[in-house]
Amino acid sequence: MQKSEPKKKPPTIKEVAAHAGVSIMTASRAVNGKALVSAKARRAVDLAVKALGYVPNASARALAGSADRRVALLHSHSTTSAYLGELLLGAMSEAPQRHLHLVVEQCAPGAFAAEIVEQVAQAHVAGVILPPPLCDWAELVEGLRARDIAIVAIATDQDVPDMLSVSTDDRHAAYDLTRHLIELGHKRIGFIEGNPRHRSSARRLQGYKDALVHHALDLDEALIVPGDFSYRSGLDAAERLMALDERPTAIFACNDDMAAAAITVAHQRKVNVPAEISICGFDDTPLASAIWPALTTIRQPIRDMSREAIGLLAMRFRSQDEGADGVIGKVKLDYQLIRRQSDAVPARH
Amino acid sequence: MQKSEPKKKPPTIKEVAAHAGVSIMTASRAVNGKALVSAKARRAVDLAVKALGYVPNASARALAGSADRRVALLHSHSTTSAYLGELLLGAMSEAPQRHLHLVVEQCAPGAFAAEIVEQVAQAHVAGVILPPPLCDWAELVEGLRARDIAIVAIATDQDVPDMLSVSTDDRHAAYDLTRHLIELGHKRIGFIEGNPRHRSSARRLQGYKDALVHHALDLDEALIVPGDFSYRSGLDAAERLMALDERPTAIFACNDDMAAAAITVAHQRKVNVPAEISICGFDDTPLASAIWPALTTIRQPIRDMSREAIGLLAMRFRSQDEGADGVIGKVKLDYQLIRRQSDAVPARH
DNA sequence: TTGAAAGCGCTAACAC
DNA sequence: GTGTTAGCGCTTTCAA
Repeated sequence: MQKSEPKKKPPTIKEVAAHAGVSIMTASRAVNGKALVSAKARRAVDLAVKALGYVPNASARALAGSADRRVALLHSHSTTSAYLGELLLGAMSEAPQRHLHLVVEQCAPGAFAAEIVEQVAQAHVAGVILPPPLCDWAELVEGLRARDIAIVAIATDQDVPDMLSVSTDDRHAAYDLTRHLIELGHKRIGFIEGNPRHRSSARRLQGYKDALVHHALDLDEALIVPGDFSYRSGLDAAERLMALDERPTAIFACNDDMAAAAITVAHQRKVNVPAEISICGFDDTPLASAIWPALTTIRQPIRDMSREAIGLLAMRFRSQDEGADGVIGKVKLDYQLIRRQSDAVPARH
Repeated sequence: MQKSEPKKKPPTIKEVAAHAGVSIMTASRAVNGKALVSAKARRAVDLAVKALGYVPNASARALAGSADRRVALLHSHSTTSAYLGELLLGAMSEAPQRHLHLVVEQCAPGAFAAEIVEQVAQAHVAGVILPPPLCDWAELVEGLRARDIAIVAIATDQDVPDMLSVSTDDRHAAYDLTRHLIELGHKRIGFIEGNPRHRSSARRLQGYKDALVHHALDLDEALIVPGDFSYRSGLDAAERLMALDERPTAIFACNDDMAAAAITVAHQRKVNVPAEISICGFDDTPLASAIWPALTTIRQPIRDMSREAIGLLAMRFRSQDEGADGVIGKVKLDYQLIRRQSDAVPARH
């Protein structure tokens, strides 16, 4: 309403303290939820904070307590923006609360691991979040470790000493999805593999195989065809599957893009999805719900994963500060089977 | 290599000054590229910076020169993560250089404009970046303005006083794409509209119409069908278009999702794309290159747009600080016509 | 052209 | 429990 005031600086802790009638230190302690503050003082400060709309100045806080550090979300050119966006959102929401400053670094395409390590080190980063496939790049991980930079890997099953990780159980998710199809009545289920460079690919295949075996179904190698996560590769893979003498009644593609490709192939061959063939994906990317029929798929809580990653880094730093070295942490988050319209009971023949 | 040292604090400007044999101030000035530093001193400092691997401490810098402010990237639930991811990447890369601190705020779904304004104000944000459709929400924009919060709208043509904006020329891009089809030989071009709440939708339609008129082609209203940017709506719209007595030889969908839907419909009807019908999209989302045939579409430089947005905010703040009020800025970025496999010369009949 | 001094807002140490 | 004293690393005065 009143536009006269040229600047209204945000309130400082000093003003909060004055407003609450306590010393600056008490205000600081109260704001940070530390112990050793009387209930009365705490209440007064809380009130003052509300009244003034006080928000701590992150820079000052960072500068004063040496507790703050920079952490980087490192990504390669191959990380899709949707995936990256989710990671960013999660990390950005968590970082300030953990007193961490988040920066984003992109690996130059074709760069050597050593160069990337150098770049990260130059940026005075204390920890990095490594989404796939970076987290499976041994030289990079090793280089970072040598520099004493904390690492948290997203969605890997690698067990590197000191490396933190956040993941979902890919194998188990694939197992569940396969079991879902088996319970629907499918007996011949095609599998389209992902890029062999991503270890998740192998884990998903393992889950698929386990489910088949546990349900006493044949494990026909002809039903397992290669792919590389791209739509294009899915097209070829689906063609191979559909051309089989005994066509599968369901296809489990290692990601949504390839599942979408399989649906396209089915359309072209006038095979109705899901009435004549069920097709499932993995990842629940926007594509999964964009196409028709919408894909039954597995959702991974990407945003939560990066949130957790920040949490792990914060914990690691805290334990380092306290001298307790080498606390390891691996957290597994729950996935979700999202059932949409691309799967059904197999047609009788 | 040597893991013995528990902590190696980054060098400070003090050390740089000492190394260069100058005072702290001279070092500071040199590092910041200010005038009034002798060439000799500057060289010495540069050397010291290189030698020590000095990187300015952002927190200290922000704290000292009160020049830093918080800016928020506001997004609604309807912003897709891919779009948001691109926006974030651009903004995050530019913000530190402009001495701005970026935060992300999500509008609670169904919240009133006043509530959102309140939320933003509480966060002591000096400026906001408003992607569509938020930038076209009059009450929100008005509320923010009343609070004296700088606004930069992404991809809008609204001309609100004081509001900064970064956009591409939607109308012109649509014109170009339509012209492209016309030059290929198409005379009956269907158009699938976008969500009427997004003003870009109307701008694209205008470009389509203009191109038709300028090339002396009939403007058949039956060829313009409604949609809302969703794949689902694209399915319906494409059905209507394909069911027309005189079927169009090309379809221009207002975004990629709907274009993908049109391709699916064409497949179902056994109409070959692009041999029998050309289908173009808009936005160049990942979907555009994920499907087959890959879409000919328009790419907007989203990452650059948010980078520019940050730049505009920084400029606005600077001019405010200098007392020069009301500097307006609207930047237009270039779009790109991405030609892939979904368009071709029309079949003769 | 350069430098010394004085903080920016906050929190670790210590006292009380 | 609370308050006091020092800084964190940097940039803004202002004086030399």
